[in-house]
Amino acid sequence: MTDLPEPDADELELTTVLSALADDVRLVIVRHLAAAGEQACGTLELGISKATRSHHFRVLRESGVTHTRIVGTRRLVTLRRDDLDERFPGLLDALFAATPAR
Amino acid sequence: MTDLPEPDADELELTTVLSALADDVRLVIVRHLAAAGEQACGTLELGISKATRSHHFRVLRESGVTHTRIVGTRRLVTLRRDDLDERFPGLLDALFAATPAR
DNA sequence: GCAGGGGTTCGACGTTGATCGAACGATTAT
DNA sequence: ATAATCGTTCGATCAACGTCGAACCCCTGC
Repeated sequence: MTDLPEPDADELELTTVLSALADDVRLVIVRHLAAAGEQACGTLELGISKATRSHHFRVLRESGVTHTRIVGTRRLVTLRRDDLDERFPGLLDALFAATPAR
Repeated sequence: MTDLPEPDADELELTTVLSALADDVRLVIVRHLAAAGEQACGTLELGISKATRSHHFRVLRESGVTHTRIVGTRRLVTLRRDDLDERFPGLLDALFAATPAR
C-alpha cells in the first residue's frame, strides 16, 4: 500500500474540484506543485499548523486534484495534471494564468 | 438606481469567484445565462424556494460573476463574461467545456 | 529497544453556507 | 384602492469548513 486513496479520473466532479481550489492556502499548494513538481507535504511554509496543512492536503487528494504516494515517512504529492486536463480542459491553465487583483 | 451593487472588474478575486461557481445550483444558473443571455431571476425552475434562489443570485452578483439591473419588479441578470474573461482568461470556457462525470 | 521526524487523527471551537417559511417591499394590473 | 406578481430580508436550523493543540502512528537511525 504505497498510494493513498483518491477518486478515479472519470469520477472527478466539477463542483468538488472547484470547492477544493476555492481556497487561498490550497491554491498556493497547487501552484507550487505545478511549478516545482512532486513535493513532500512539509516542504512549503504555509504559516499554518501541521494539522491544518494535513487537512488541506487531504481535501486536495480526496477531490482528485492531487496524487499522494508514501515513501518512508514522507508523503510525496503531485498534481494530477493529466487527469484534470482530460476532464476539465483548460481549467488549470486558466487558474495559473489568473493574475491577482489590483 | 437601476443597477444592483457589484464589484468592479479589477476587484474580482479568484477564490471568491471559484467559491461562487463551486455549487451545482449556481453552475446551472451560470450555464443558463451563458446559453440564453439576460434572464429574470424567476425564469429557471431550480427546485428550491424563492429565498434560497435569491441567496444564490446574490452570491453570484457579489462575487462579480453576474450583473443585475432592475426593470420594474424584475431583476434581469446577465453573465459578466467580458470582465471574467479579462481577469480569468479561459476560466468560463473551461467550465462550460467540462462534461459531467460518468 | 528507543528516540526523533513526518504526518495523521481526534476532539473542540468559531465561522460560514445552504436551506426554509414567513413577513415585507416595490411595481404593475384591475 | 386592491390584488397579484416578483423578489428581498429576517430569523432559524443544520451541516460543512478552517483552525488548533494534543495525542497518536509509522518509519528510520542510532
